[in-house]
Amino acid sequence: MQPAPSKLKRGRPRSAKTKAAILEAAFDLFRELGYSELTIEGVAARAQCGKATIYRWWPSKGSLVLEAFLGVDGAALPYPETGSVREDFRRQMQLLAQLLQSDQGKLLANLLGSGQQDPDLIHAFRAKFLEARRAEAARIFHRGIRSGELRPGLFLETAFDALYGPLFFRLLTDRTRLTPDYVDALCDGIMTGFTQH
Amino acid sequence: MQPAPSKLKRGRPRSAKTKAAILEAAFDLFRELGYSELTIEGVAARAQCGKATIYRWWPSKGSLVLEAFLGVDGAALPYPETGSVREDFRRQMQLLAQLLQSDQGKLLANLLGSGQQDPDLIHAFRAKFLEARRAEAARIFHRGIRSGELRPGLFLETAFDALYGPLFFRLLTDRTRLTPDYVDALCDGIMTGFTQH
Amino acid sequence: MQPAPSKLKRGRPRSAKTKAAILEAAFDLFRELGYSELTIEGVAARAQCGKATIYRWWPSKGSLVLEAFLGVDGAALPYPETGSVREDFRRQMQLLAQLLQSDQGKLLANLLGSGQQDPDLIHAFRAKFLEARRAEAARIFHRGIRSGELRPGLFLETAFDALYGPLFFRLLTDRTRLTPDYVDALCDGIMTGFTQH
Amino acid sequence: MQPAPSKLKRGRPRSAKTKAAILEAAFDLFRELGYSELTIEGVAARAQCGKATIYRWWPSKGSLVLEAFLGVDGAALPYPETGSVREDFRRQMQLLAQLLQSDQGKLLANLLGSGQQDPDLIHAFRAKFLEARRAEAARIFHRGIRSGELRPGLFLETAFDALYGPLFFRLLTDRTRLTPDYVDALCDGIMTGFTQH
DNA sequence: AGGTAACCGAGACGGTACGTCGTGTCTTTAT
DNA sequence: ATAAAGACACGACGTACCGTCTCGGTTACCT
Repeated sequence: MQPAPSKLKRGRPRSAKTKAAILEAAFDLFRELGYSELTIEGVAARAQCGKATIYRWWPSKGSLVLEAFLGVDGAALPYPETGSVREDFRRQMQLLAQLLQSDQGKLLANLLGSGQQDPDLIHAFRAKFLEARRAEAARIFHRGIRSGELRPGLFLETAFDALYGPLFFRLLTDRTRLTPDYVDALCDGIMTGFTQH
Repeated sequence: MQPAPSKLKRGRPRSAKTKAAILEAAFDLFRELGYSELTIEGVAARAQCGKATIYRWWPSKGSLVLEAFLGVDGAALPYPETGSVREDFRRQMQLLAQLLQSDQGKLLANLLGSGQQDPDLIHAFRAKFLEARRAEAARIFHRGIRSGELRPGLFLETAFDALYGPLFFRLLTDRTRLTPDYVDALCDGIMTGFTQH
Repeated sequence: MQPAPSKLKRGRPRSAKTKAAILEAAFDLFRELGYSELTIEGVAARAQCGKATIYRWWPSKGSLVLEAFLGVDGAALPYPETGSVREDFRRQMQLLAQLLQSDQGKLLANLLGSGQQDPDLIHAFRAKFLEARRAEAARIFHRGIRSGELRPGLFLETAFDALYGPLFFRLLTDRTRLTPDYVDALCDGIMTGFTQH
Repeated sequence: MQPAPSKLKRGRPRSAKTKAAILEAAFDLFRELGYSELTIEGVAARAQCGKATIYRWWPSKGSLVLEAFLGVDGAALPYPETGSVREDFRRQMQLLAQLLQSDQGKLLANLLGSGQQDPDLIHAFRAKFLEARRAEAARIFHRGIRSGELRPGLFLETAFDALYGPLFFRLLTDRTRLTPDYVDALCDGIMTGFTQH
């Protein structure tokens, strides 16, 4: 009772070496030129492969660049555990702000911006990058609610956006002013609220 | 006592009709095609003008589209005054969310995204669009602080970002889910804060 | 009493079915598209075979198409025998003109034209097609000389060209005007000569 | 009562320098590589112009190459006048045979061959090259008929083909054997006719 | 009134990249 | 060994825009 092989593999198999060369070339060119200046032609030239090979495996420039980017930088930022959830978030936001101010931040901004013209790209960005961050944050939120440090009525979704939204907003509008002081003030403000009580 | 003309104007003056035709064509094509699919060639064809005329007056595609966009949509959203600053913000955020979900929101997202490749564009966006919003909000914040409704130690800058950031973040990553409920939850969360007190 | 194999044949023998499928596909595509639009890729697809199989057995596109063409159309035009050599040639030229005006004529023109870029092809065309015609004609010429109908000093080579040359010239430059009247006038003119005597 | 200018010339006029550079590059590459190996890409590169400039002015590779070829080699072969029309033709055919055996003959064969795939090309070849030859020959034929040297019932069209056809036939099938002896024998045979009289 | 300077439309120009197609070769599994 | 399948590097295709550059022609100011 063996299951029939789900797919008959015929023909020459895909070259792993070529795939790697393409992704590396795409990543390098993205870093050097930015998304809009990167061309398939250029990637093919640097990877020493034919253009058709790229078009065969990636439907769009966006999907190629995203895969190249996440393949290298998909690693999560590790949430620290200090005992205080408030402090955990503060530290996490500082780490994130640091990332966003680095060259990788510029790439992220580029990617997110380019996604506005490319539904595939923004969808992939959400699925592969943001969902991972959201899941990490959700664990901490739950811990904070269980420990009584956070309000029980808190909506995870809005809370996540309240933390990440301002950072990405700055990333896109004023990248240079994502300072540690700003991040501290932001966390404080959001945790405490704006109103008197 | 007329002021002397600051600059000697010789030659044929710029054609106001042509300028208007170009801006209108740019706006229409931006709406129809999005930023990246819009071409100078296309604008010139629709405006029935030469390409050189466009290049003479606008240094880049971004500056042209931004001028076309703000010339039509630069109008501010009027902050309501209900007595309660908290309520004022809630209503204002709802108005903004409504705007961002409309076609104009898509254009704004497009513009903000394109700015990631074009420093001129993002700078102009900040100066001409965001600063106006920031100034509007600042007035309300000050009113709330004076009235005692808001905490006196609040940083205007971070407070503004805490409100606008999540909305723009959503705009760029998940435009369809900018619902009124979401906005209410967001305002509540930010005004009250996340921690127990 | 099997004859001993003249050569040790190891491995899978060449598939006759595949060979036939390739030649048929080549002939059909040649007829449908002409020589230059015919591609090895297309032949392989229609014959349901791998491209390498074609490259293995035919050195060039020309050799493949010629084999496909002559395999189907190699049959000779039968010279009639009316008693008058002059009449024999007239009828023969009419038959040839009829052939050249048909679809096969187009293929011949195509083949002859393509040969200008492909020495192998033109050589094969001469050897497999023209030589057969030349031999047929030579028999009639000899008969005409023996019977006294033709001049004895006649050069076979030039005589053949004088008859076939104009027809092929027309084929290549003005295929539609290869009418029976033209052929009659041509034969008359050549047989009689242009000068007064 | 001046006639209105037939066409209003607007926009930048066509660059004569570029046109010349393209035709020269095309001619050189045609000579170096032959018709089928010549590419528009290559012509553009050698002429230091954009591909679009070529496509703007020539509808096909064939029309470009023909113009390049005839622009250089369109010059007629001067029919000599010896008093004897028969001798005139003999000399003319010798000149033509000489031309066809040269490099230019190869180009002509190439052009005529390529025309079998390209109706535009063959049409242009007929109109620009053959018609000129036909007109030249017609003058001599008429002279010969008037002088009584040629038969009065002679059809110009078939007579022309009877002379040129064999030469072009040889050109395409056996270029190397277009010897002076062959040409003499051909002229003799055609002038005298094949039959006894 | 005439000169002159900047404007304007049209559109040709040298380029770059697009996405597709076909080349001839190579690598796999299957016969 | 031969075959089908199909991936591969390569190169040309014909198109679309880029930003620049002539052209002929049009205002409006300044002698």
